[in-house]
Amino acid sequence: MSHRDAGSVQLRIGEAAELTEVSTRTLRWYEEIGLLTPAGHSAGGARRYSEDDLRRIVHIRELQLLVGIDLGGIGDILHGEDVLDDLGQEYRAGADLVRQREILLEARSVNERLRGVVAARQELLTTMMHGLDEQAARCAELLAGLDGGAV
Amino acid sequence: MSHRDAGSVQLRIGEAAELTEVSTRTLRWYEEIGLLTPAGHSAGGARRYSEDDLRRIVHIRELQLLVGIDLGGIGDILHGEDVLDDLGQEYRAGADLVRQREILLEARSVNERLRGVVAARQELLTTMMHGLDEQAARCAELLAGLDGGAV
DNA sequence: CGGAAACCTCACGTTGACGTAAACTATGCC
DNA sequence: GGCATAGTTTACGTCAACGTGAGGTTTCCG
Repeated sequence: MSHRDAGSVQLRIGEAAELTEVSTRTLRWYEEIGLLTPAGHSAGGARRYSEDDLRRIVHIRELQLLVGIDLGGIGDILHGEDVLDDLGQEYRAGADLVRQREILLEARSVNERLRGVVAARQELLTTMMHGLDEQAARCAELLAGLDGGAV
Repeated sequence: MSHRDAGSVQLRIGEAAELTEVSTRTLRWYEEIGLLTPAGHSAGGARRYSEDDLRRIVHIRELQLLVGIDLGGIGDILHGEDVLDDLGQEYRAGADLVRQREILLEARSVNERLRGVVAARQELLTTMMHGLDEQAARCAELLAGLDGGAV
């Protein structure tokens, strides 16, 4: 009983929502489309979120808002990551090796696709930043001309 | 007659759409919300797009898909850039200096805001890429274990 | 100088990602 | 054990950013 935060923090949906700065509706929506299943439930059926869940929520938001992937694509990515994590766990348990290899290859291809997307984003952001630098320079130049040159 | 591509290419909306890989509906939509007014019109009223227009379309798409700004925010940014370009043109014509300064300051603030957004995106993409690197490393390690260690 | 292909303007439909209201139930503290 | 607070499902509403006809005009090529 050490590989998963089994008996650790069990947050209610409102707490999880506040900590991750999303709405409760959004958390239920993520669950509805299969992105995030809360770690557990109370006796009465209320959702209970773990710290892992919180990290996953933040991760989802990053992919969505920063990388600009839609929730469907995020589902694919998370699935690849889940597979990788599970393999890490099952590794010592020596499951079907052929299957393990198969899954690892798929996870690697998902990883490579995502790296490609992120790399492209980085590149374009860099060129865009250069453009902004030039614009700022022109702006400063014109301002200096107004202040100094024509008093 | 040298500062603007006045008599240059005059593309029809379908051509502009194909070259920039957006739909004609999207181009009309950008016009409707004030993001992009085509350089001219035919006698019968059909839109004619210039090369500058094409560049602007690509720019809009970059801001939208890569930086993740909504079309309203893109309007603000483009306005700032337009103002800066216009000032560059009118600079020698010596317009109202006070007004020029006012406009320049606003353009600079828009520029700074955008730089902040882009910088934040860059930073988070970098950390995300690090995570992907680690994941890829783990993946490669496990694969090596499968291939080499257990034959 | 036809006529097909591309364009025009409405105007309603769609999709993703939630917001919001209703009607009911569970939780947790005094 | 009551009761305010927070949770539950169900279902309709919303907003941006277009998609998709309908019905009519323009362009352009043979």
